[in-house]
Amino acid sequence: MSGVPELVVLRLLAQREMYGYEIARTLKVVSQGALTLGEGVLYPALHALETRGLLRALPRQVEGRTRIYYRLTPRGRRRLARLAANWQQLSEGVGRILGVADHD
Amino acid sequence: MSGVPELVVLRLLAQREMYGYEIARTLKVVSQGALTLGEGVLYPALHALETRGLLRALPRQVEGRTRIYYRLTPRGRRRLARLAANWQQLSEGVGRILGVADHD
DNA sequence: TCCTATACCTCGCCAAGCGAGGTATAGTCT
DNA sequence: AGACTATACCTCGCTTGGCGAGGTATAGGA
Repeated sequence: MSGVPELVVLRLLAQREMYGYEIARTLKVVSQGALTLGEGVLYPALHALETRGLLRALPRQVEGRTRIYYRLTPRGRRRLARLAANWQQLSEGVGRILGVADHD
Repeated sequence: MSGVPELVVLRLLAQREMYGYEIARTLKVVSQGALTLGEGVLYPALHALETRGLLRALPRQVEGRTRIYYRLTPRGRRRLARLAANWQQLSEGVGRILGVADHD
C-alpha cells in the first residue's frame, strides 16, 4: 500500500551515494526518529532494488571494512518520481479523511 | 508499516455509523479518488476489527437488502487516537525525507 | 580480553494487501 | 421475459512486505 521503505531509500540516494548502514543512520536522524528501517528491512530492500535495476552497487574498502555504496540509476530516478507522487496522493487522501468535519 | 485501511475505517466510523459498502464509497469521494479500499481489503478488515472489539456490528434490513452497520467502541476510539498519532509521525517523517535539501 | 561501533548478511515467520470470484436483491431498460 | 446495473455482502488464495533474531567480521578503546 505505502511502499515507504523503498521510497525513502530511493529519495536519500537521489541526493548522493550512500551505503546501507549510513542510510539507516541518516533516515533516523533526518526523520527525527519517526522513521527507522531495521536491517532486516533495509538490506533485503537494497538487494531487491539492485536486482530490479533501480540501484547500482559500488563496493569499496574503507578503513578495513567493506562498504557497499549504492547509486541511483536513471530507472531508479523515474521510479522515485512515481513513488513520491503516489505518496503525495496517499498522504493527502488520508489527510482529508482524518480532517473530515462531516460529509455527504 | 502504515496501517492505512484500519486507520481510515476507524476514522470514518468515529463520525457516525456506516455500513461496508457506504464506507467504500465515502472513502473514495472524500479522498477524491486517492484512496480506494477494494472489497477484498475492506470486509476482512471490518471483520477483524469487530473480532478485536474495536467495532460493534449492527445488521439491519433496509429495502430488502441486508446492511451491516458498524459502530466504534470505546476501545476503537482509543485505537484510532493511537493510529492517527502514528500516521502523523510517519507522514511527517517521510515528509522530512522527501524534503531534504541536504544533510549530515 | 571484552565490549562497542561499524558493516554486512540471511532465515523464517506473520501480517497485509488485494484481485478474483461467488451470492443475492431491486430496479431499469429493451 | 431477459439482460444489465447498482447495491450489498462474502471468501479463497496468492503474493508482498515487514521485521525480529541471529550470524559473521573488523577496528578501536577500556
